[in-house]
Amino acid sequence: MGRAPCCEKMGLKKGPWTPEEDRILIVHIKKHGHPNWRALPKQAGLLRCGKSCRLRWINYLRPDIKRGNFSKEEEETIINLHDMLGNRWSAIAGRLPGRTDNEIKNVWHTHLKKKAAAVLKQNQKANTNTNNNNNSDDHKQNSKQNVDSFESFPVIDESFWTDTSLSENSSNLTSDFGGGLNEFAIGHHDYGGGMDFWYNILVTSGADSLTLPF
DNA sequence: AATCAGTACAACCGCCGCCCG
DNA sequence: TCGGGCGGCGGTTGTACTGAT
Repeated sequence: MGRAPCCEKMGLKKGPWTPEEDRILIVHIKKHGHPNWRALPKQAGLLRCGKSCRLRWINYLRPDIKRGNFSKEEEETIINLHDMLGNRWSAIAGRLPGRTDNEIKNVWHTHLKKKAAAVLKQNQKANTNTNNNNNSDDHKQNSKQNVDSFESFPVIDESFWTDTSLSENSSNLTSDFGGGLNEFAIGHHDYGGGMDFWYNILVTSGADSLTLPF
């Protein structure tokens, strides 16, 4: 028997999300968490499949998403990690707080791939010049050291966003939208550049305040 | 000003592995 | 032990944007 389609196509919307859909999803997850993605759209009143909701939340709506260009350090990290791990985007994303696997995948395919290829070519050229015992093991070893050096990164795992953390952590934390919206931080989490988005959600929702789940 | 090519990125698709009944 | 449901993942596509001609 064939596998059931990921969602019933009948009547379910596809394509770009509207601000209103975003707002509904955010409000619902803030209130109820996401114990069951498949059931979520129905409960929230969204004409989307669960996968679409999950992707939208993970890749765009989660408040810990870091927006904006990748720094040089981040790009180097991605190149090193890709060298070590291959196309394991989620594993790479786990080492880059605030970045999603989708975002990393995109940035890799758009320009880092070329960059890495250029570096590789350069290295190969250098290697043929110096010839000898260079071996890829040395290279791997160096890469591994680079990777190991990121072990201390604060990795935000999925448990951070569980229902419990959402409901408990959000209960007494309300972000202050006064003042500059371009930079804000709570504890050690830096949300630079992301507040315009949350401000828009607040405005379009018509609410007086928006409590963020962190 | 119009057109085209390249780039960026959001979103979808289908497969895979884990978990639970 | 097995099969189905589900979430997660990587590959791919579609489209908006931007710069060059």
